Amino acid sequence: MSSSFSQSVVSWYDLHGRKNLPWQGGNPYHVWLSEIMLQQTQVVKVLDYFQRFIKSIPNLKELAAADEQQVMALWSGLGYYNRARNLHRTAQICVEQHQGELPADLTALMALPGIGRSTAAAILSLAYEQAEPIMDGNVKRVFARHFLVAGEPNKSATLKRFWQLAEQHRETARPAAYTQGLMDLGATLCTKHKPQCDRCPVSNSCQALASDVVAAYPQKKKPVRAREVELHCLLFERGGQLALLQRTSKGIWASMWFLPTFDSQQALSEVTTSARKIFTLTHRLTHRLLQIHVYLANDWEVDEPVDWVSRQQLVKWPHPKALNHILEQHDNH
DNA sequence: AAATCGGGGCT
DNA sequence: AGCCCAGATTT
Repeated sequence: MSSSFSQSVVSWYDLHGRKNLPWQGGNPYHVWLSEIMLQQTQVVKVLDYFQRFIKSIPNLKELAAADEQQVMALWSGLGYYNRARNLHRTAQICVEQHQGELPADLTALMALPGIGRSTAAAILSLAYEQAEPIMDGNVKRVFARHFLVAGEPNKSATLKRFWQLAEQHRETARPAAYTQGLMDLGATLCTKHKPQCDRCPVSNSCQALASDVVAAYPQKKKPVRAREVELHCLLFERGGQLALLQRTSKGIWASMWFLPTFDSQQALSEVTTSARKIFTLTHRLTHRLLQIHVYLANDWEVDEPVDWVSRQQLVKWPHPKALNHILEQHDNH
């Protein structure tokens, strides 16, 4: 039984929702890939990456068989690189355990790496028309206002309340239209700034609007101080080619190619005697403020596998944006 | 329950 | 300079 809230959202979606996003159409592979790319990443940013990805790797079985480096390269610049590794692993698990398909089951989906409850529900509702509720930033904002949910959105108590409300307002008749409509509502009308309540299909039952406190919901999360980290990087070129090392599978820039990096200048001095600092640049990540000290050297005692890469080849070596920034800075010197 | 994982676009 | 974004995972 669907609620009147959900039915109003569906009716609004039919008139005003987004229907031309490239991952719409119910293809489970497309839905899944887009959901992973869209985790903490804006739609406009994802559009190009999505098109490039499905053009290069058009289905789940080809993804399972693809080279991890190719997958990582297609992800270069999107951030949160563990998403790409998990995507690849999940494709392989689906081939081994689920007949090459994404399972149409909440528990089975959530058991796959990189798929939590919300992404699993998005796949189930958008691709398989199952009435599973999602819970992303848009939905949290709509719910916080409409149902007057206080507390910081990502606190466990607040999250629990959001999910409870979501379960109470499932849409059984048209799950895909409801899921998409709820997100579209948050993205186009129930926006953070200047929400257009006069056009909202559920404004008559919105508790925040009734109390004229829409702007105060959802509650702001307290800002977290980014910790400062110093990195000492070696810019080592030989015959027009740059030395790159692959980073570990954990931590910042997981599995990406980057300059040889050391925790201290002393550690750097143990592999080269000629290192000379040429500049320092700051690079901001969400929870880190990186001070990247860049050095040039004539000698280098290498004890790890190095790839020598020309500037033209660099696009094929999955690397974070920070590497581009360093090279631009170097060119300007 | 809190910390950890990027990067960009907006104000 | 914050703030936020179609969150998941680890500690």
